[in-house]
Amino acid sequence: MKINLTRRQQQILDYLREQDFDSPPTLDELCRALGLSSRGSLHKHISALVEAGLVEPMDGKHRGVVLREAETTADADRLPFYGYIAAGRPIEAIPRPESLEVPAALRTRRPCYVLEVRGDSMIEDGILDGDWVVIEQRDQARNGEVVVALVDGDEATLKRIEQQPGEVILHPANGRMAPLRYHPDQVQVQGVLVGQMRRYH
Amino acid sequence: MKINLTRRQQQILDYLREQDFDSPPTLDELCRALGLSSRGSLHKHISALVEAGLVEPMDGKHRGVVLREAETTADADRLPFYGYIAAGRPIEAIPRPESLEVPAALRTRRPCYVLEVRGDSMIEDGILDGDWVVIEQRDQARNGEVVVALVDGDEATLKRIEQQPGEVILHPANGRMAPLRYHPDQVQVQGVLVGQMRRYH
DNA sequence: GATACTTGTTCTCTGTTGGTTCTGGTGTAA
DNA sequence: TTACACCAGAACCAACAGAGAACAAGTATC
Repeated sequence: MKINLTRRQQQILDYLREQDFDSPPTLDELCRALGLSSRGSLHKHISALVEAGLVEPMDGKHRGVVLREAETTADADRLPFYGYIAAGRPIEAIPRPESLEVPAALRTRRPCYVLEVRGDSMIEDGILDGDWVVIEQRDQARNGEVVVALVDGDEATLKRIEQQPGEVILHPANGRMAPLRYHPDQVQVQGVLVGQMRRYH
Repeated sequence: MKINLTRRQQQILDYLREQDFDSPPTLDELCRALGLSSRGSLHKHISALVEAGLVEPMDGKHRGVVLREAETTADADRLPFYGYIAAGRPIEAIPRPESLEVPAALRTRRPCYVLEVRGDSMIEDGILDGDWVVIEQRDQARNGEVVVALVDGDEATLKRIEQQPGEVILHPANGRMAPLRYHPDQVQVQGVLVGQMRRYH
């Protein structure tokens, strides 16, 4: 996503990935396992991994617990949660993905992720503010599909797409909003809507 | 709901799970089994587990009894699917419930089930034909909640409820449909909407 | 019914563990 | 040189864990 890890950081991350902990290890345990003798040193590496969003932060919480991978690719029923989809913010800017349980029926076999909807632009398609949408990662879409589109490289939005020769039209599903017309070079498809969830409590 | 258990808490929980109690153990018994010598210490851990919803609380009730797993939420990620919710058919008539995977975030701790929506009567609330709705089984509702209501004993419908002295009003979310007014005796609440899911593929 | 015994609950006190922040040192590459 | 990755160790402090005492309410016993 961002930031390149140093050799040692990568090494520690690899160790955490391949290990199968019954309970999350403490810094001391990791030190022993990695042949270090200073918690402080290790802590700096862990902090870097937290910064990179690869390890859960343990703010003060002294949970006898240290790190847990926030990498969610493996788990079948959880998908990374990349934050909000709204005007003015590219998705890739979201720092550390959390994860969200998603039933198999709402996703596809290809890589997917979850966004939380902000705004009312798709309200007539039954997508409301606060809904979670499941997005299949894809850079091509068929006409009529609802897509996550990156406009001019810095504004991500959820709209129904219509691709015509020489222009791309993004249709909101809200009578008070007009379709947006762009040159094909301005619009980059980042994913296609495949599922949606909402909670009422 | 997540909540991180400390090591000791996890350890105690594991012990409770693997043990097969004929009668629920007392704090003293657990202390001996776990090598503690203070009920007070153990009690603090148990309280944490109760807080996390993993153990049944024993509020004051001095039943010579302590804890029992309320393993409800943990892996109950599938809910019974009772069929369609549409006019003209009471829910209890559905013969054989299948089951559907539902993420924990879309359900509650109390018994829930899933229905598939038929019709457009709640379209302005973002509930479309074909959506799955997660219903918490309940026979009472607060005004403003969306409920599964059985009218005259033979017609189940999904509507927003308004209960006034002497009458019950079921509000559709569709400008082309009018609210339905009934005598309280005619309407029986069968559940309350707590979650919703949709697939686009 | 009065008694003693259980059992859950709350409290204080004490010690340990573990995350965090320092300071300083070494080796390496630009 | 400067910059950076890496490590050691010390110190700090809050979270954690346990012991023990005391209390209240249920249960058993006579």
